[in-house]
Amino acid sequence: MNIGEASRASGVTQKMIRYYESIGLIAPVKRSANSYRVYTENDVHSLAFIRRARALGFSIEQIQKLMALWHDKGRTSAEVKALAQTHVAALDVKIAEMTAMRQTLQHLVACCQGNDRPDCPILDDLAAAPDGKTVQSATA
Amino acid sequence: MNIGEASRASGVTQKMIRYYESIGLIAPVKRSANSYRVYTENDVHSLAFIRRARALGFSIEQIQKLMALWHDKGRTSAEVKALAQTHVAALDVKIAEMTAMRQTLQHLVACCQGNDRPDCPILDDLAAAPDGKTVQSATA
DNA sequence: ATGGGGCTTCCCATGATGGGAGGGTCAATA
DNA sequence: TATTGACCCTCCCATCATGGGAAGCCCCAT
Repeated sequence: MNIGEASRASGVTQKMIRYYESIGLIAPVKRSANSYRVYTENDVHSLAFIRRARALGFSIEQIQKLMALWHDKGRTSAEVKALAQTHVAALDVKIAEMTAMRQTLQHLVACCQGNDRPDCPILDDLAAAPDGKTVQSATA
Repeated sequence: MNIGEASRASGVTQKMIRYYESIGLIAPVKRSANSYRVYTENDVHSLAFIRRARALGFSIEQIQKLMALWHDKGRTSAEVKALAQTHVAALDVKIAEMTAMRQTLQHLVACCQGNDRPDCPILDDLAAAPDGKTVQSATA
């Protein structure tokens, strides 16, 4: 099948398919006489694998490792699990960062009257003297 | 003061200070005879404002608006609050996305034996038949 | 005058993705 | 058969905020 059909079947855009090929995430597929890329069901399967891994937030680099493990019959599930756990930990860090931001900001929002007057604790905090602690706590 | 001192005083890297100037987030500062940038306490204050806003996850574009409001004596706190609330909502969306990823992945991790055998529910899920629902639920 | 540190500009890279131009190909239809 | 519309190709550029580094000027202290 051509790239359009492979895209529809896998849920990966044509742009992405070509990109994945260019960076070596997937091997270059065969070309027909007109130089069109030709995909097999197997290729579509791999693309869908990538799409699902991306949906879980894995980076391309991690997906490269996941696919290697996937194709490695001699793999151990411990290897896969370790990779996944690393990613869970990274997600935890990011979630914690964003949650801290959200909390700090939400607190400021709650303190803000939101009326026609210019007084605003949000701006006050952002413009705070160097010793202010509110925002720093969100970053630390 | 020169850019190095301004950087130390504001907590914004020299690279970033020049970048902020280049994109118009801050106005170009005066130059000394040797074409060195010269900063005032006021400039440092603005840079620290930007740093704090970035630490709360505001985009450059949003910070541009925040600074305009900051300098606008005729602003209403309602405007600032609205901007902040928009950002809180965006954070909520991202946190929810990542939390969903984390949960799906953590579930798979918990199902994985993590031993010397190759059987792995994590890979099984990623390679799932097109009707599989696990990952889709993390994206939806 | 020499060395080291600070400043300048300019270019490139990141990660994953989208947009678009410019051009070739194919299949169906008028 | 000629045209049209859908498909495909490659190549370049843009995003967003940031870092790295090169090449070169400037200043101060030794």
